Amino acid sequence: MNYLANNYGYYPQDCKEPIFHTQHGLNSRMNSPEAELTSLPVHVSLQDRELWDKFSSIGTEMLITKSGRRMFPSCKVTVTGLNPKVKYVVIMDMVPFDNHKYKWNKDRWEVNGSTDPHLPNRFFIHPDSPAPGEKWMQYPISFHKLKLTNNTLNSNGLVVLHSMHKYQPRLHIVQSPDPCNPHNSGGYLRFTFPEAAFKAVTAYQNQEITKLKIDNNPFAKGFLGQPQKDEEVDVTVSSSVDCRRTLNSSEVASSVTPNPFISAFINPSTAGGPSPHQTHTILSLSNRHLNSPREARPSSLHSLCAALPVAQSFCVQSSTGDTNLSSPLNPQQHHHHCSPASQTPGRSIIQLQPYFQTPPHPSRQCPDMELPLPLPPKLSRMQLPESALRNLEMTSGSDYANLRPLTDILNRIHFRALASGPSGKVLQNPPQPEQYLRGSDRELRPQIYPAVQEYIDQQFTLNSMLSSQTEHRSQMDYVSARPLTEYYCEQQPGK
DNA sequence: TCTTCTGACACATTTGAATGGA
DNA sequence: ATCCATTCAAATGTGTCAGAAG
Repeated sequence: MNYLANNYGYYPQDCKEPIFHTQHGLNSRMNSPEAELTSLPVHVSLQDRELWDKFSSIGTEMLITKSGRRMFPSCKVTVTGLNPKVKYVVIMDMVPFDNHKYKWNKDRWEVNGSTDPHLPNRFFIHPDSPAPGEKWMQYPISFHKLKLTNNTLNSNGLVVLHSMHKYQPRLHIVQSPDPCNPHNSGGYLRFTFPEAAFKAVTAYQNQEITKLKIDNNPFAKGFLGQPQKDEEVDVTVSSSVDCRRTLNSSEVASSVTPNPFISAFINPSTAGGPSPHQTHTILSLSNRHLNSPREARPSSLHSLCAALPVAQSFCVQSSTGDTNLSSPLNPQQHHHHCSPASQTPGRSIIQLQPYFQTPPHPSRQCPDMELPLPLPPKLSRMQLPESALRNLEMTSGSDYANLRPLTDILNRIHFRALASGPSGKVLQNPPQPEQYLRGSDRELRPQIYPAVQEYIDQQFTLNSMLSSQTEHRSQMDYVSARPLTEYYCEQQPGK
C-alpha cells in the first residue's frame, strides 16, 4: 500500500517539475534576496485523504463545545523540504472559508445571512515546537489535540469559532531564529486546506456526518450499531467512492513571507509590522475586532497573522485525477486567485518556497513512495501544549489593544527555553531576571531578542501566578517547557 | 414555534501508575 | 537493581438527548 497515496499533497513521480514551475511563479514576483534560496520546495500534504474526502463529500461538521472539542478527522500533515537542521515552529489556526452564515434546513445546508464578526484568531502551537525540520519531516505532524470551542472567554489555548460558520484549517511553518545569526532570515510559510473545510456546529445537523464519525472515530464506538435518528437515509459511503468527483474544493492557497521574527530585529521600527518585502497582507487587524473589549482581547497570538507580511500568495490548482499528479504544473496556474467559490475539484499539491540555505534531507527530497513512514512515537499526555500555549497567550495586564506580533510570541518560546536552564533540565525554581543575563546570554539578549526584556517583566508576573497556582498547574508548565529547553540548548555555544 | 445551545449521561479509548516476573 | 509486560483505575473523548435560551 502506498502510504502517501491517501494524502492530499501528493508526491509527483518527478518532484522536480512542479518545483521548477512553482519557483518560477514565485521568483517572478519576488524581489527579495531570499528568492535565490528557493531551489527546493516545501511540500505539505494533508493525511487521511480518503476520510477527509468522505466527510467533505457530505459536508464536514465539527462539534464545538464550551470546554473544547477535538476535530475528527484531525488535521495531520506530512511536511517535506524543510532544512533538517533548522528549527521551526508549527502552528495551526482556523480561518473563515467564506463570508456566509449557514443554517441546516431539513436535509441540506443553506446560507443564512452574512458572517458574524470574525473572532480573534487563536492559534494552536504544535507541542513539539520548536523542532528541527528533520523532526517535522520524520513523522506526520498531528494536530489531533487541537480543540475547537465557541467560548470566547476560554484561556486554555482553544481555537474559538462561530457556530454555523464554515472554516478551513491553516498551517503556519515559521522558521525559528538562529540566536547566533540573527541576520539569517528565515521563512514563513502558510498553507490552507480547503479539503478540510468544515462547518462549526454545537450539535450535529447532518445524520450522515454523525454516522461517518461513529463509524470512524474509535471514541464513538459505543454508538456503533445504534439506530440513527434518520434510519431511512442510506448514509453508507463506500471507500471506493470517487472522492475527486464529489470533492468540490481543491484550492490550496499558500503564502510565503520573510521571517517577521528576523525582520523585526533588523528594522525595529517595523517590529510586528510589515517587512520591507511585503507586498500585501493577507490578514489585517480590522477595526471591527475592537468593537467590544471581549473580542478585541488579544489572544496574544491574535495579531500573529496581521504581523506577518505576505510576500507571495498563490495557489496551486491541480486538475483532477491521479495521472495529473505526476505532470508538471502550469506556471500560470500559480497566478490564479483562489477564492472559495472558484475552487475546483481535485487534489492539492502544495509547493512553496523555502527560506533556508541548506538543502532538505536527501531521503525526503524525493521519497520512495513504497517506503512507509515510521510510526510516530506515542505522545505523553504531559507533553500537552495547553500549558505552554496558555503561557504564550498570557498578556500583560488588560491592555487589550496591545496586540502581540509573532515576533513576541517566538521570543517567549525562546526565552522559556533559556529560563529552563542551560543543561536542558527544567529549573524547579524559576530564576530571577538577573540569572537570564549571565555569560553569553547577557550579550545575546538585547541584540537578538529585543522583546525579551518585556517578557522578563511578564515572566515575573507569570512566575508569581504559577507559584500561586496549584502544584499540578505548576508542574504541567515546567514539564511542557522541557522539550523547548532541549532544542535551544543544543544551539547555545559552549554547551 | 423554531432554531440553537448547554450540560448530563453512558460508553468507549487512552494514559500512567502499580505490580509482578525475568 | 533494572527492564519489560500486564493490570487497573482515572482521565479523557465520543455522540445522544432533554431541556433551556433566545
